Amino acid sequence: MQRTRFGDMACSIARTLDVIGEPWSPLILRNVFVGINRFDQIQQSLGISRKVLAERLKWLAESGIVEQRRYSDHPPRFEYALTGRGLELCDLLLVMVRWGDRWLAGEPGPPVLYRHRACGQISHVELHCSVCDQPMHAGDIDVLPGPGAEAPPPNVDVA
Amino acid sequence: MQRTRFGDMACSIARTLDVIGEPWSPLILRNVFVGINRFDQIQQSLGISRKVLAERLKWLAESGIVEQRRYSDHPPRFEYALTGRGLELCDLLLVMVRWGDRWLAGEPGPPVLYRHRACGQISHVELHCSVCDQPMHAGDIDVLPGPGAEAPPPNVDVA
DNA sequence: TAAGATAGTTCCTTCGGGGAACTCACTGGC
DNA sequence: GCCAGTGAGTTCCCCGAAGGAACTATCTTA
Repeated sequence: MQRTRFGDMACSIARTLDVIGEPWSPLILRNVFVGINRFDQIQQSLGISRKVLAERLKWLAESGIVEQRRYSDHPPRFEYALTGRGLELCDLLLVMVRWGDRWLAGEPGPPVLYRHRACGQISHVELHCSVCDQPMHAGDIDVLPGPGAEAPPPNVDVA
Repeated sequence: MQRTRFGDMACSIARTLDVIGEPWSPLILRNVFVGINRFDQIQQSLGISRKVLAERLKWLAESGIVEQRRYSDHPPRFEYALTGRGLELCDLLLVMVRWGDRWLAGEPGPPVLYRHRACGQISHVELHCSVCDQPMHAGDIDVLPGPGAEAPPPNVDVA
């Protein structure tokens, strides 16, 4: 966890970073997404310190990204599952994958492929405008102040 | 900078995190994107430590995300500009904004609005499939091993 | 000549990550 | 009954990275 908290800034990037900006968090999210969702599985898969993993899972649970589910009672055993907003956050991972595939995969090509269930094809994500449906990229936009500009940090309900 | 480097993992998420996963990096990118692109401007705007800012800018330049441009010769003065891949990386910021606006903006609403130049409307990004053009989200995909799976880390040319 | 702007660098302190060992609760095998 | 094994963490120590303030260097303007 970085020393300076970002959650109080009037910036949705900073607030999002406050939730998953710490080292390891996006990789933990990725693992839960693909079904590696128990403590020891995640730990071994990533090679992360158990201490840091415990901290991150706690924070992701408090932030409403994952939830702990008990799959055995008598030896109490847990697994982690994505919430709705957690699954939406995985969209962010798809965009990271796209950029990494394009610029960092090099000669061997992408390590992982994604098949879109709707069409059955191997593909990747593209960004479109929610209004006109045309492609929309960072270079195609103007930035304007919104209603929440300079507002005090909202009290977000996690549930 | 986190202690464990992610760049060697066979995972485009980890590799992307290696470039902009450190605390502050996405916010620095955001500032350069909106035109806050000189050292002192960025430092004051973010309240970041000058030491950390210098380290991050150096790393982002080495990674080919930004480039240092001299805008005055006699007192040597520099500003930072996005490269092509840097601008593409800003697409990631748009998705972070979308998620943060949706889940963390609360009552005051989004702090910043984005106008799509092509249609002139305030909008946000949506993810579509590059093949069939239909919406594509994390819940709509299957994950398959790709050609670069388990490959040694590629030697990426930064230029 | 002094003040101001720009772009860093250096130094010190403190906090967070890494890693290994330890705990605790239960289970299944002999 | 006893012992090893599993799952899910917790505790401990060390070291490196973040914060923050002060310092440097160069040139311009008053």
